[in-house]
Amino acid sequence: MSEGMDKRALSDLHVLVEHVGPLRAGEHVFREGDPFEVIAAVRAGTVKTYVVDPDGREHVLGFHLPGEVIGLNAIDGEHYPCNAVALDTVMLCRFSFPKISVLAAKLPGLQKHLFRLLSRDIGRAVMLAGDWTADQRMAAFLIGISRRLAARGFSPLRFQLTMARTDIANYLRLAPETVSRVLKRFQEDGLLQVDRREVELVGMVRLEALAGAVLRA
Amino acid sequence: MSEGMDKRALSDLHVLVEHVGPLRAGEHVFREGDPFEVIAAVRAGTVKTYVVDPDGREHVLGFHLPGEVIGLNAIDGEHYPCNAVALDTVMLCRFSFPKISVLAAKLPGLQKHLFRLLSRDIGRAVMLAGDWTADQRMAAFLIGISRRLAARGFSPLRFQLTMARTDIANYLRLAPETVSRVLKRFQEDGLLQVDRREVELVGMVRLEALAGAVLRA
DNA sequence: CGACAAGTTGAACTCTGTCAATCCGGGTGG
DNA sequence: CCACCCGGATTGACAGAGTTCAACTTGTCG
Repeated sequence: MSEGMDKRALSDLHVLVEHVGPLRAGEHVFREGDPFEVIAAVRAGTVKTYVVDPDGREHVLGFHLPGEVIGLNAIDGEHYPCNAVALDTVMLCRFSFPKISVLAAKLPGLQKHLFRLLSRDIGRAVMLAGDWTADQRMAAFLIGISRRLAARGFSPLRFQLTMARTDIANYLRLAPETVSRVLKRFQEDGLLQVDRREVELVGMVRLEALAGAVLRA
Repeated sequence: MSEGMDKRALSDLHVLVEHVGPLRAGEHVFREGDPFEVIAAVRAGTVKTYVVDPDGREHVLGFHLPGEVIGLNAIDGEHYPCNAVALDTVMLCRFSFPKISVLAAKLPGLQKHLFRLLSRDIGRAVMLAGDWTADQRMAAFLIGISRRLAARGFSPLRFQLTMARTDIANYLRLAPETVSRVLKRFQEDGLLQVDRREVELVGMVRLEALAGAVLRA
């Protein structure tokens, strides 16, 4: 495959991008059951994905930071398998999926990249599977966000928790009260400073030690 | 695609099957890191798959009964990602994976079947992800085995637990003591009879009610 | 018979969830 | 400008499920 072909394919890609936003907190990007047409990359803000089970309980699947892609888990179906909602002011790029997939067939690099994005989501599910303590879960959660922000050029030490405590609790499978208490204790132990939704990680070494087993699994 | 082609492909399949066994309890089918060459179908006995984490702790991934396939989760790599060991006397069929995958390209039915086998394993992981009680986990575990045995023509009501209590506990993320106590209580409550590794499910209705939420998830 | 591994039992303890009360900040409306 | 609300967050008291540790039993196999 020639260099030139890659370049032409990439310019094709550029054409089929649609910029969307800003979305306000609470607005949905897509809802469960919507026909699967596009995948979207978050450019700014945070998107929460979740499902509602038969008993009406919400289950948070994940949080998507700038630079991350949502909608990929619809890849094997005709409909989105979950809801995606903006947690704050969100900017998106939407990619027509049919066009992307045609392109992926021509561009092995893109294909590989899509698979990597998929497997990343799966890997994140591992954290929830293990029987980790509340401390380990919270530490892994914070370190995860920190690293993802760092990868996009944001400060890995000081950032906003854009999601509600109840969302964090739901995602980590803890009670909201436990989230509160763990954060408080982390602060008392000098692992971090927290004020409302603003956090500053102070004891990265100890935090990573706590999260270590979770992240390695 | 013609009928004739399917038939020829199936006869190809027959040629590349290699019967293996019997393996004794404790003998490995493959080990983590071994080059991925074959997938295997269990013909008789039980195979346990597991990994050993950096701290030396064993994690049981699953139990594979007659009629079930092992090695599929190596599909995206060059090496097996886990160990597989016989729990009792085991008979296997081994399939060369390179040959299988060539064949799968020709046979859409086979391709689809492989995907279904894969997604079944993923679905099973769901049970471990949720924060279910020990009772729910145990009930779901027993019902799961019962159904899988039934699908292969074995008795769904009376069967052997071929794995040790510690393996069950490890798999369900419980302490071995808890497994003992739950089984004892299930017996006292008339849900089952258990003697050593022999179980008889008596209260299927109530067992399924317990497992319901887990199995539906 | 004796030794060893697997399993069971009991008791204490720990973690986390639940419930209820309270706090806090941001809007709103008077 | 201030009093009032309201939802999210925090805090405390408590209970329950499950783990841990240690002792004990049982079965198996040499």
